[in-house]
Amino acid sequence: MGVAERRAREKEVLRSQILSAASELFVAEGVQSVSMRRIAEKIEYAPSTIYLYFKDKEELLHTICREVFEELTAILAEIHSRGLAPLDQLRAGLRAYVDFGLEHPNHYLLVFGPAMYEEVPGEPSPEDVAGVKAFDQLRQTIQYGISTGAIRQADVDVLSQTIWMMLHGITDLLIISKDVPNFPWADQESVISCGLDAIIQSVRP
Amino acid sequence: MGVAERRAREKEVLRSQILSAASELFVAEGVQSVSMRRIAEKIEYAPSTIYLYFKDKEELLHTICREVFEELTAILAEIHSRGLAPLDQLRAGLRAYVDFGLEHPNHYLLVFGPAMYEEVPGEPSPEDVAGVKAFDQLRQTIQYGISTGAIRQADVDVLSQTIWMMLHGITDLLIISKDVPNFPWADQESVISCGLDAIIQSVRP
Amino acid sequence: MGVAERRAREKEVLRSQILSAASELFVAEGVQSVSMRRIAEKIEYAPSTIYLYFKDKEELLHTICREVFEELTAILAEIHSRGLAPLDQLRAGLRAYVDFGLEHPNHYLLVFGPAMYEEVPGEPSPEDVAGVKAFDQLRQTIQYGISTGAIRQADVDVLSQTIWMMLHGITDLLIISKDVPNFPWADQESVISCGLDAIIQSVRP
Amino acid sequence: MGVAERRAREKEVLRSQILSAASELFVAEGVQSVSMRRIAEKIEYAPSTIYLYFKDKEELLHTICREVFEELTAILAEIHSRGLAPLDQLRAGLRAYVDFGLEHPNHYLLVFGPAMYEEVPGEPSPEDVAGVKAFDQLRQTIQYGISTGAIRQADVDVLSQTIWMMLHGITDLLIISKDVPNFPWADQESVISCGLDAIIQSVRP
DNA sequence: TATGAATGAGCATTCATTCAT
DNA sequence: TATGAATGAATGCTCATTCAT
Repeated sequence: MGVAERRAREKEVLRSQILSAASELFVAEGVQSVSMRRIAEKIEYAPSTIYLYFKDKEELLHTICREVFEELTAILAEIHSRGLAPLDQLRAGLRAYVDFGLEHPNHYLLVFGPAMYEEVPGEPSPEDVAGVKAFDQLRQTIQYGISTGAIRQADVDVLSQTIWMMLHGITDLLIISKDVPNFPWADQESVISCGLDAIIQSVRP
Repeated sequence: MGVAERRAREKEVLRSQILSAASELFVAEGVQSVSMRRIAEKIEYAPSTIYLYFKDKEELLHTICREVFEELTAILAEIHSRGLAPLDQLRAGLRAYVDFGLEHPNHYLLVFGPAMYEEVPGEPSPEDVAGVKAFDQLRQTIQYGISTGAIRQADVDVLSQTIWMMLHGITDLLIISKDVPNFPWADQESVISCGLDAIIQSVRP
Repeated sequence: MGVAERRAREKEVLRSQILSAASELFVAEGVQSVSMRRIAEKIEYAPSTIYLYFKDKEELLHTICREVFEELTAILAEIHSRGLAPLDQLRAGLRAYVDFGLEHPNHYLLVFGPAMYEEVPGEPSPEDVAGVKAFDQLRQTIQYGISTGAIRQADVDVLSQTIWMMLHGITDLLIISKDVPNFPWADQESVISCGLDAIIQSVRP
Repeated sequence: MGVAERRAREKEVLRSQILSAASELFVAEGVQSVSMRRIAEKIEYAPSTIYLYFKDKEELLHTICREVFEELTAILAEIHSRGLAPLDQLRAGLRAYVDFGLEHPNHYLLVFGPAMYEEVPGEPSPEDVAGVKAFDQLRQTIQYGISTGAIRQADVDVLSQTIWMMLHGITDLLIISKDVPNFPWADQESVISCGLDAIIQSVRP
C-alpha cells in the first residue's frame, strides 16, 4: 500500500506542475497563444501526457480560474477574520480586491474577461461556485454593516453587486491602461482613492 | 451615372454587412477565435472578398472599434447640446453610456475588452483618437460642473477617469451577466440607479 | 478606315506595353513571384485587361521567350553578315552568346531554365522554332568552317550541339555564380577565355 | 529494444520517402510550384506529418541538395582512390559526373538549377559546403595533373572551374533534351565523347 | 475596349487531439 | 503511466481567372 500511496502522491505532483505551468503561460501570453505543446515542454513531459490529467485545454483553463477565485476568497477571508469595524472591513476588502487584480492582471482578466466557454444554465460549474464564494465575502461585509447601522438600509444584493461592479471597473481599466499608452491616464493611486472614497461614502447612512 | 451610384451604394452595403457580421462574431466569440472564413460564411461571400474591402483582419477590427466610439461620441454630444444643468447633464451622460453598452453589448465588449492587438507607443491609432473624443465628453461635463460650483473642487482627470471606470464596471458586468445564468443577479435597473446615485453623490461639493 | 487603323495601332501599343512590363518583372523577380496584378499595376491597367491580349500567364511567358530568342538570333545574324573567316566568326558568335546571357541573365535563365510548361510532342511551339533558328546560326558557322577546311571533319550536328552545350554551361554558371557568394569563383573573363580557347582548339583540324 | 530499433528504422524509411517524393516533385515542377500538400499526397501521409521530420519547406530543400552533393562526392572519391594516371582520372571523373546527372536528372537540375532561395553572404550553408567538396575533387585532379606535368601549366581555379562549367552544360542540356522532343538532338553518346575529348585535349600541355 | 467585383483553389504552417504501444 | 507518431481541421492570406456591365 505504500507503493499505491507514493504513486498517488506522484500523480498529484504532476497534476500541480501542469496547472502551474499552464497558468503561468496563460497569464503571461494569453490563453489562445499558448499551445498544449508549450505547456508540455515547460514541464518536460509529452503533450499527450497532459491529457491523462485533464480532458482538454478547456478543463485546464476552468481549473485555473477556480483556483484564482479561491485565492481571492482566501485573501478576503483573512481580512474578515481580523474583526475590523464594518466600514474598515469594507474598505480593506475593496482595496485588497483591486490590489489582487493589479498583482495578477492576467489572472484577473482571465477570470473576468469575455467568457471563454459556454455557460450551461442549471449546472453551476465549479468556478461559478468559487466565484460566488468570493463575491459572498463582500456581500457579508455589507450585510454586517447594515445590521450594525454602519451602512444605510438598502437591498443587500443590489448594494453589494453595484459596489462590486464599480470596483471591477476600476480594477479592469487600471489593468488595461498598462497596455494602452496613447491615453493620458491619471495617477493610479489617486484613482483608487477617489473610487474607494466614492464607494464608501455611498454606503453611509 | 445612375449605374455608378448604384454600384457605390451596393459596395457600401456589402462593406457594412462585413463590418456587422465581423463585430457580431468578434464579440460573441473573441477576436482570435473568429476566422475570416467564418465571417465570410456568415455573409455568404467568399473569404477573399473580404480582402477587397479590408486590408486584413486587423483593419477590420480597427474599423469596427472606431465606428463604435464615433457612435457613442455622437450620442454624448447630442446630450451636451441640450444645455442641461451640470449634474443633470452628467447623469444623462452616464445613463446614456450604460444604455449604449447594453444596447450594443458586443461592440462594447469588443472595444473595452482586453486588447487583442498590441498598441504601438507613439502611434495613436484612429480608434484611440475616437476613444479619447468619447471620453472627453465626460471630462468636459465634469469640468463644466466644477467651474460652475455644481461639482466639488477636484482634479478633473482623476475624477472623470474614476467615474468612467466605475461606470464601465457596471456596464461591463451587466453585459456579462446575461451570459452567466448561474448567479443570483440583482435587478438591472436597481443596480444602475444605485450606481449612478453613488457616482453623482460622490461629485457633490 | 483611319479610325480602324488608329485603333489597331493603339491595340498593338498596349500589347507591347504588357509584354515589356511583364518581361521586366519576370526577369527581375522570377516568373512565379510576379502576379498578373503586379504587371497590370505597372502599366496602369486593370488586371483583367491583360486577358484581352493574352490567354493567360503562360502565353505571356511563351511570347517573351520567343522574343528573347529572336533577339539572340538577330545578334548572331549580324555577326554572320560581317563575312569573317570561319574561326573568327565562330569565336565572335560564341562570345556574343555568352555576353548576351550575362547581359540578360534572367531572360537567359527564363529560356534555358527548367521547362515551365509541358512540351507536347509533334507540335513545335513558336519558341521552339525561334530557339532552333538561334541554334542554327551556330550550326551554319560550323558547317561553313568544315566546308572550307578551317574546322576538322566531323558530324556537324554532334559538333555544333556539343559546342553549344559547353557554351551554355559557361553562361549558365557564370550567371548563377552571382547569386552564390559562398564559393571562391574564379575571374569571369579568365573563365570565358579559357572556355572559348578550349572550344576553338577542339574544332581545329 | 527490438521495438525501439524497428521504430527508428520505420522513421528513417518515412524520412527517405519524404525526401525522395519531394525531390522528384521539386525537380519535375519547380520548388515554388510544389506545395507541401502535394508532397504529402504523394507519400499518402497528412501534410502535417512532414513537419515532424523537417522544420519547413526550406529545410527539406536544403537536405535534398546536401544529400545529392554528398552522393556525387562519394562517387568521385571512389574514382580518386583507384590511383589512375592524371588524365585517366580526369576523364573517369568527368564521365562519372555526366552519368550521375543523367541517372539522377531531377536531383541534378534541382541542385544546379536557378537558386530558389536567397543565399546569405557569410553563412555558408551545409549544402554549400557539400557542393564545394564535390567540386574540390575535380580541382584536386587538375592540380595533380599539373604537378605531374600531365596537364599544362595554368591557373588551377580557372581551369577547373571552366571544365566544370562546360561539363555542366553538357549534362544540363542532355537532361533537358529529354523534355524537348521538337528538336533534332544528336546522339547522346556522341555528344558526350565529343565534349570529353574537347575538354581533355584542352588541358594537354 | 476595359473594368470592378467576385471567386475558388491554393499556400505554408500550427494545433489540439487520438491512439497504438 | 507515459509517449511518439500521426492526423484533420483550421488559419490568414494570395492569386489567376471569370464575367456582367
